[in-house]
Amino acid sequence: MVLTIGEMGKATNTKIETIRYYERIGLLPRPARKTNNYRDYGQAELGRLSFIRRARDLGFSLDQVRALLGLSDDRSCDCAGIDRIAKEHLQEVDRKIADLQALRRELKGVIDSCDGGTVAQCRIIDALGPVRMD
Amino acid sequence: MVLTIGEMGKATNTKIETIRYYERIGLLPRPARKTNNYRDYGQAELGRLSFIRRARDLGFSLDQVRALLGLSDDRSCDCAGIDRIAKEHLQEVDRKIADLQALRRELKGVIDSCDGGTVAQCRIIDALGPVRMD
DNA sequence: CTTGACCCTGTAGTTGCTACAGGGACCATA
DNA sequence: TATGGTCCCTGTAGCAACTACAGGGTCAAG
Repeated sequence: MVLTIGEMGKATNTKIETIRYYERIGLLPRPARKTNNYRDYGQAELGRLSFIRRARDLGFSLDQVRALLGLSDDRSCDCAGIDRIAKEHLQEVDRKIADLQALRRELKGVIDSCDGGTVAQCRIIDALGPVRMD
Repeated sequence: MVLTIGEMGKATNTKIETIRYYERIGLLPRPARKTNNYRDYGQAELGRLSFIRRARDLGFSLDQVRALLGLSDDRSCDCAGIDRIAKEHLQEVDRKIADLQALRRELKGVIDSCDGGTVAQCRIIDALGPVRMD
């Protein structure tokens, strides 16, 4: 035995039911079974599950996660398609990084003004405010 | 009139139904109504909605968004509470930035190897792989 | 005065989990 | 060897966060 479903869950902070759900919808492969019918996972599945969970945590939908996993799974070297998908996701990733950095600045501001005991006007909403169209 | 619900939706890439949903659960205030009963929004609501949408896109739950908005709404200067919440979110934001930067590197790698036409092994999964516990 | 694009209030459906219910497997120990 | 605790199994039903649609009113343009 390498990994039980419970160990997978602990390692990736995922509920057992969620892992079975990912299997049902085809995001995780059906694992080998032990003689007692328990699921039997290896390091590859652990990596895949970790990727899914962290990508989900970053706000990607399951369909987007499927596409990202496809980049990894695809052995056909359909470079045009892969390139397009990767570039779309790269754009989105860059946007998210910028948003998070803006949010980070504002959180820092809140924390610093709290430390100083000042009644600073909180501008946290402005960090992720609407795009100005002058 | 300042903004209709449809204009709010376009400006923040949000479905009209979703805006009404946020109002129903109390994330957005009940806006003023015009004589014809149409919702009538101002810049403040637009900013708030933009914040909600972008925070959601970054993987924060509605409850977390509520807490972040609370940092902005709170005029009580309960600095201890605000400080704690802000610090928790700052930690999470930093983790997400790190994950996105790792994912970014791997996407760049995929794109570059596609450009070069090489059949590079795709390690995109490894970017968000499990935490090593040697 | 009608046609199309908006808005209104419902309610029901979808996605992505999450929580049981009901049952079997395994293992320590009394 | 029996009994308790902790795992695992397959369902199915519920919850969060939307999303779509039905049935209807508003309004500017032609």
